[in-house]
Amino acid sequence: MAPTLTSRIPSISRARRNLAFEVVSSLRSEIILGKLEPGVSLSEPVLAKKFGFSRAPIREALIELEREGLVEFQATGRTRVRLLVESDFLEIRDARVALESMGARRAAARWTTGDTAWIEVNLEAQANASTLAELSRLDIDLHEYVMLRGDNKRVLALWQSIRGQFEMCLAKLHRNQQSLAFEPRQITVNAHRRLLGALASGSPEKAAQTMAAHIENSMEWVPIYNRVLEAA
Amino acid sequence: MAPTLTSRIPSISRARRNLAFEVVSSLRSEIILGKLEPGVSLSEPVLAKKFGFSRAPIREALIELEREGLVEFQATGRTRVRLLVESDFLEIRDARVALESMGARRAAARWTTGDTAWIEVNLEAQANASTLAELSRLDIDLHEYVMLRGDNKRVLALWQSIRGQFEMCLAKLHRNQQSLAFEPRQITVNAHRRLLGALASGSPEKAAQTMAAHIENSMEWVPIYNRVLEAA
DNA sequence: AAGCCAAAGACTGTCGACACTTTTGGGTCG
DNA sequence: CGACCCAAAAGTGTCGACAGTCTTTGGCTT
Repeated sequence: MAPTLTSRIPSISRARRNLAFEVVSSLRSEIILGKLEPGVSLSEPVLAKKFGFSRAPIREALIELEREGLVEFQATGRTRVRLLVESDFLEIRDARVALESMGARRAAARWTTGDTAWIEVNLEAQANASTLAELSRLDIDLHEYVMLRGDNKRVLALWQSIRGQFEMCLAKLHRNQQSLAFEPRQITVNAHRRLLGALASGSPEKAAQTMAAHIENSMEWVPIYNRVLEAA
Repeated sequence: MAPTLTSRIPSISRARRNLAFEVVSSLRSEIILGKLEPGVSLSEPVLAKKFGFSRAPIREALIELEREGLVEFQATGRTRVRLLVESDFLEIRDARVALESMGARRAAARWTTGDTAWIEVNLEAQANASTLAELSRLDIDLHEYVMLRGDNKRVLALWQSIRGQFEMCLAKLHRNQQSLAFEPRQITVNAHRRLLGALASGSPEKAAQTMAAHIENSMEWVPIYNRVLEAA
């Protein structure tokens, strides 16, 4: 049984549970999963008809998605699904390193045996994951758990605001994964076990450095893989 | 002559130059400068009358200000100017450490003599600053310059999204600064000169660590000062 | 005089409409 | 056949309106 986290709560709707919240949730997952391909135009009237709402909540939702980096506003005002290229992956990687190192540093200072137990359950599920999608969901859950335990609402919110872009990148890679043969489960579990050791070591500095190295390692293949994609 | 930076461009309006942009700019500075006190209710109809616009651009502006942490949405849907307390300062400090360490790390890897010259001009202006407001504007300009030179749009955007909260904190402290007697100009300039040395040293790691230490030092007095304020 | 309830006022969430701008598609001309 | 131009279609930015809900005020009761 995989542990579950509190569901994602975009900051726009932390207090406002309006129709925009529903639109954001729906469009976000469609974009991440590639059902809406990069470059596709998102017109407000069309989306309004699709969801059965007026343009107002749609408009708010698009602003939130732009904030999350999943769509981009063009100079003309039109909105398109964003295309992430290699330089974007590298930017996202460094942003993650910055935020998650701090998250791990703070989490390590507050770490309990209960936290270790939570991670152990997650790693058990990772070891038994049957699909790449499931594995990466557990991976992200683990990282979010560390950020939550970091107990800094701002750092957490910043991380959540780029999380979608990272998920979009992961999902895109998974969709073309057939050609690459490697065993990600054991690699991922081993890396996370080292991370757990650092978090539970009582040394915030060690936890921060281990997290930074883990993210850099885990995203090291991205540029290589991206070049393969572009060549194809 | 103090060097100037490209003006602030909130991400909501990176492409959209609408009325909301104007409202955000105006309200942001009013909140930061304390003309709108924490806790004050911001009703859309009242603001619409004040600016002479309809509620639509006002509403977008409030969403952006919430994103920047300057206002907060309540459970009822009302919007109030946010009150920052000591725990907020500490959160902002750690968020800055995370983002600016990364910014400095990347900037150091790209540092040129032209960058050093830019900083020197800024420091000269800092040394001659006649008001605390001017000093802190130059301070923030310097930090933004490093973030710009870090050349990572995402890290920069994340930093800009919490910048307003930091400015709000600074301005509030300055307004009550009369009671504290110390010479901030020389302290600030000296600290930044050490930072410059690290940035120009060619060692990204050293730059990152120096930036982290600088931010922690420069915000060390915040909790103490805050307690003084609360006791008064 | 203090407390409580009801009515009035105010605010949010949402909607449809309109003007202006951009895009598109067809037709014309070189 | 391709480049160009113009009209129609579509989209954004903005506005005013309305229903439902929360807040405040004013009067009434104890």
